[in-house]
Amino acid sequence: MASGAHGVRRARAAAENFHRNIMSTPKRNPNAAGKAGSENAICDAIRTAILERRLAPGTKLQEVPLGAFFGVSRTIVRQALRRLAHEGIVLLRDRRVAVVARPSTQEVTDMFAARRAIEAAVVERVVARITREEIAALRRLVRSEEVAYHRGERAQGLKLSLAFHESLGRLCGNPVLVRYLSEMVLQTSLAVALYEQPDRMHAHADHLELLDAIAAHDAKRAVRRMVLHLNDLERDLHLHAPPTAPSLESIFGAPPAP
Amino acid sequence: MASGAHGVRRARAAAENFHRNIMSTPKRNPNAAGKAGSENAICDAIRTAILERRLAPGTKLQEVPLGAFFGVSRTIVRQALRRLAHEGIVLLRDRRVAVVARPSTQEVTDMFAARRAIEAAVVERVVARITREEIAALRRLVRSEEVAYHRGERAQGLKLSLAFHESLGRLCGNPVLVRYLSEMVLQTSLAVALYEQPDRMHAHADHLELLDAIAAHDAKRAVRRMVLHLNDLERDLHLHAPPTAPSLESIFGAPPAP
DNA sequence: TGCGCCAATCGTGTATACCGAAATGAACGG
DNA sequence: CCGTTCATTTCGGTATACACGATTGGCGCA
Repeated sequence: MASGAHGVRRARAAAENFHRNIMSTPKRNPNAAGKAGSENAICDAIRTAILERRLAPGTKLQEVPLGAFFGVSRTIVRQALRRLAHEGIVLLRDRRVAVVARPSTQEVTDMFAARRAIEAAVVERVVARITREEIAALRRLVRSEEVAYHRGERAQGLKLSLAFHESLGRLCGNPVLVRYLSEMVLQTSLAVALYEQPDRMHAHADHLELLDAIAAHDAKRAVRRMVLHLNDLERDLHLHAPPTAPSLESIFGAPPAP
Repeated sequence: MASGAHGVRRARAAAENFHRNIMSTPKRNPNAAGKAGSENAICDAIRTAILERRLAPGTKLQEVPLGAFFGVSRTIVRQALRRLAHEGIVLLRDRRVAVVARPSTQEVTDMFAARRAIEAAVVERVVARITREEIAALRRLVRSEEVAYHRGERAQGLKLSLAFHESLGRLCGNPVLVRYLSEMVLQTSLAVALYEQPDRMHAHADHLELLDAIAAHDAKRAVRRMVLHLNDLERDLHLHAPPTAPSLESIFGAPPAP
């Protein structure tokens, strides 16, 4: 009995831990959702936590603590983790704890190649069907992205940058492409989290040029801009050799003098 | 007790049913796999059953009978069904039995559009990296496809046709594109099952022309061939108005005179 | 006879129990 | 003092139990 109570207490503690990592910024009280759709809630929470860089690649995602935090059993958590694994942002090793995916340089390269293909198709369709109002909305989006970057709000800027790509996806009018694009954007942000250079924030400039090409209904140029933009993104990562190391000092900074 | 035994007997009967539908042609004795990887076994079985047209769109996929057949519990079946649902070939309605997906005409249209984008990218990369031996292998594949069609073995021809596209995917060397392409090929075959015209089998001709363009390392022409090929495939479906009806007479033929 | 209501049944959603593997920590030996 | 090994404990894999909604068949009423 004592051991059982102890187990519960530990689960609670781990739950608090997740509280800091996952559910801080969005709305509170996750278990208010109760039962229905709690799997979606977990998926969304983890996805946005990854997007907003609160969940780093390699972070362990244990079923019991997650379940304790969200007020559901392991069953639901397990389903959520499997879904995320299929989306490529969670790694499910056999008999071992699930972790946030840590894509290899090869996978990142392949990812970007696929993204170029998809986004080129998306842009092409967007150019053909976009309206003035939608162009204006996109321009506003890029503008606020620029503002965020100039204010030094890197996280917000990154978020808006991803929102730009997602918006383009939605404007192409093809749900299939949207789904694939969303998955790839998420995985790309994992790659950025793993391999990014310290300061690099000229995405909004690329976005503006791309948007100009779209506004001019110049499909060729828009596609070229998009491909170049993604090339830049990929080139600005340092895809060298952090293959397995969790980069311990990247977490705690330089080790203290002994 | 009697009711329990009865339930078991019914499950067995349903399992026999699935036996006919799913596991007839490939290797026998599915539960010989025992435990490990049985989820993959179920997924593969359902996937190939769909590819080979033994599982029609709309077919009910009940957890208990499937589990009884494969010798696992509902848990595993459930995981498999969820995976297949994510791949878009199984429809999971809330609180209701899962069924083989039955894509709407709109979904099929979007699907083909996405496939054109992906396969165009695939072909482009294949042209850049394919070797003579690989070209020869593809040629052999198309040849046997042609043979199958001329012999009237429609199922075999269709299978080889899909194998052709899958092979192209693998030759492009990008696992991400391969995964997406595989999913789309599967979904496309669902669309074909739903909307195909009685006799239409000139795919191998398209494939030969495409292969010629690839062998000539003419990327532009190869991509154009591929897009045209997919356009033909899509145009040859009758995407008219079988939106919800299970097309009762398409199963039993014309209704008998009363 | 036809239509709608009710009950028995079926099938899924979720939680939990049990098992075995993996990680952890301690004790032992070099 | 460090490395190895064994026991404990944790944690994921699977099966099962329980509950609720959906479906279906029968029954009664019009």
